[in-house]
Amino acid sequence: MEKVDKKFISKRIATLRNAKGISARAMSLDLGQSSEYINQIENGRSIPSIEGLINICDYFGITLSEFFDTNLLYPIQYKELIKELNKLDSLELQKIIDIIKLITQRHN
Amino acid sequence: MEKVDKKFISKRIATLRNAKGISARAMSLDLGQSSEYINQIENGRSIPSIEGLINICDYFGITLSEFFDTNLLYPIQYKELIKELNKLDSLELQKIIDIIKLITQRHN
DNA sequence: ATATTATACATATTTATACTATGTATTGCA
DNA sequence: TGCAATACATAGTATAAATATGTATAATAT
Repeated sequence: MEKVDKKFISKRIATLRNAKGISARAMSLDLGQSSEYINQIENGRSIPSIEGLINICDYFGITLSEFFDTNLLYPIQYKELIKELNKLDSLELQKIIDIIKLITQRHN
Repeated sequence: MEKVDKKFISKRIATLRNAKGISARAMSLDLGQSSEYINQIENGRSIPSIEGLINICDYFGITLSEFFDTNLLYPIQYKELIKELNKLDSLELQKIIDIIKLITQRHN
């Protein structure tokens, strides 16, 4: 997993903006910020605050998790399953994992 | 899309710390910060900087993407689980999902 | 050739807040 | 009783988030 640093953040935002096909000036107007600050961020001379990054992610229609997700963490089809698993406490979850391990043993 | 706000960040960190079974004081010493500041963050009176949050995520052994992923409340266990699930064929996977749904029914 | 548009960077300033320090209060526990 | 842990209030400092301005350059377009 790639380490998230200043460079990652700046490149990610520049990529998102270019993909949207919008100028830094237009983006800055939409966000109510100076275009120079957008420039500073995209060139790694400033790091936005978390609240600032939330606004930026909202602007691009992605979550913070997606912003920082370099790889695909888990297959999309497991999302509903994970939603169910969130209802379990950690002890129950561990039992589920143990059950599945019993099933998958023969697959090795 | 769930909104990530100050409250999410504070609760997430408190949950991670409690899961690790460590005091705010001990955590603050490990991170080289004041315990009062940890308290402020966990009670929503302060928001860490992105660099500060990177340190916190490193401390708990998770990525920023995992930190903000509302579907992954127990990232470590889920990673293990998904690794096992990938060994199953679709029929077996469906049976597992049915079992989990039976268990989670009473949680509603 | 020259406006215009977009990016880039330097420098300087303002403003906000991340983070610390200290004191007090409460709870649970040995 | 005393300690360990959390919680909050207040006040302060130091850092950096964010702005402002000016200059430079390259790419279009006029």
